[in-house]
Amino acid sequence: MGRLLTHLEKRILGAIREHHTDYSEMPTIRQIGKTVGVKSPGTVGRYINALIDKGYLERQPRIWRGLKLIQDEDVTSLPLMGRIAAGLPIEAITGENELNPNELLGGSNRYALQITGNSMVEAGIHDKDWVIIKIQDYADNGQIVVALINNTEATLKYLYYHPNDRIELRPANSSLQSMIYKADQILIQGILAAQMRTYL
Amino acid sequence: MGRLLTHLEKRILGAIREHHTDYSEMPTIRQIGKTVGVKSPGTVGRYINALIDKGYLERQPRIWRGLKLIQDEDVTSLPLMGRIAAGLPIEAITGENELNPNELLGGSNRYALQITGNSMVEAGIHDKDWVIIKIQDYADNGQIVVALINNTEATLKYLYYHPNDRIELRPANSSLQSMIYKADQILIQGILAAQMRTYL
DNA sequence: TTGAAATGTACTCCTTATGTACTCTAAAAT
DNA sequence: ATTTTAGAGTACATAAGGAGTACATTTCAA
Repeated sequence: MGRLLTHLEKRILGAIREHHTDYSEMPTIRQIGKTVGVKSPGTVGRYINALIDKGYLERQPRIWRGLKLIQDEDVTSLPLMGRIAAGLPIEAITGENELNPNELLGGSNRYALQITGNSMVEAGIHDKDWVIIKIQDYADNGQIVVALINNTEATLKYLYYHPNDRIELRPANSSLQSMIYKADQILIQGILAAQMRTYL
Repeated sequence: MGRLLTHLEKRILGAIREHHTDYSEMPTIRQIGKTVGVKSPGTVGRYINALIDKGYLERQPRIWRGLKLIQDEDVTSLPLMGRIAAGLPIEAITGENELNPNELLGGSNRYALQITGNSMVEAGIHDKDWVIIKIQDYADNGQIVVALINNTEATLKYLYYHPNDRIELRPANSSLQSMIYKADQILIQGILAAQMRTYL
């Protein structure tokens, strides 16, 4: 399982899954071809075979709509129930129905840090929270970045560019003050991609 | 691993990682060349070979988009770099060196909700944040719960027990007031297990 | 029950995209 | 002077994407 799929294989598998959830029955080969834009049933059949070989599908020979989805138990996704508000009922979310933390958090050029201190508390980033940092050496004005100061200190702050090659690192805590540096004192190590906190 | 990379090798590796996180598939050699500004596929291929030699990549011969980034075979876990604070260097974490979002967020009988409104903002739970709810019908004093009021309205609040079968649902927003209910008006649907927010 | 339409499946033939190995040039570093 | 890095360009085998046809079976309505 988990073998890699080509573009069309992914699209075909997606079309099958979508059809299955929408109509609670499997699509025919020609229906699949129509939704992915392939006119020849033979071509679709070839991709079905590839997906069967790779373990994503099973076939019930000769039965119409006889495909069976092998579901890789995706422990990594959570059912998405809806939105919740103060004093309002849960509103169902249409369209998506799953939240995949890995899509939001994961990626190969990312790493995690644990926050200590309260300098970003007014941005909702608290002591002991986790932050996911995307590695890159540039940032836009106003983004939250991991900045290395004078090659010695690393810190998580809002970044603002000022005239004359000045860079401001601004905390999100009204009891702390911004620091202004020369551009060559600051090295951007990454930008804030996500934040998370656990309670249990 | 860890051997020195040249400037272009770094850029190519970065481009591959970025493409992988953005599109959740590997780029083709010509796509890589386009993003780093190298016109010849052969040249890109030579750098790919160098990166493979130095242990940053693996190849599945002849397969399109068949490159593999090594060191993240477990896509679900993030490298854990350390702790970060205001004005202090990153402190290395000893012992653990990986953060697995699934262990923290996943698990059975959990689901996700998206927050609307600011009633819990002082607990660091902002509008549009995601929360992970663990399904259970009881809670301890002071926990944050999803409560169903009069079988009609669901809300996320601090829960406090009071004498005479009274239950307080307290927001984390000083401009809002607690509400007091009789115990039989409140049904606990779950407790807050985790919170997360994305920035990109 | 029966017959037409729909379907799965196996073929063949074709085009395009891609990985990869080459050669060649030139500037920079050692 | 030699090696390393950076780059262009070409060539070729093949993986991937696609069309079309044929035909035995399965469905399903008349």
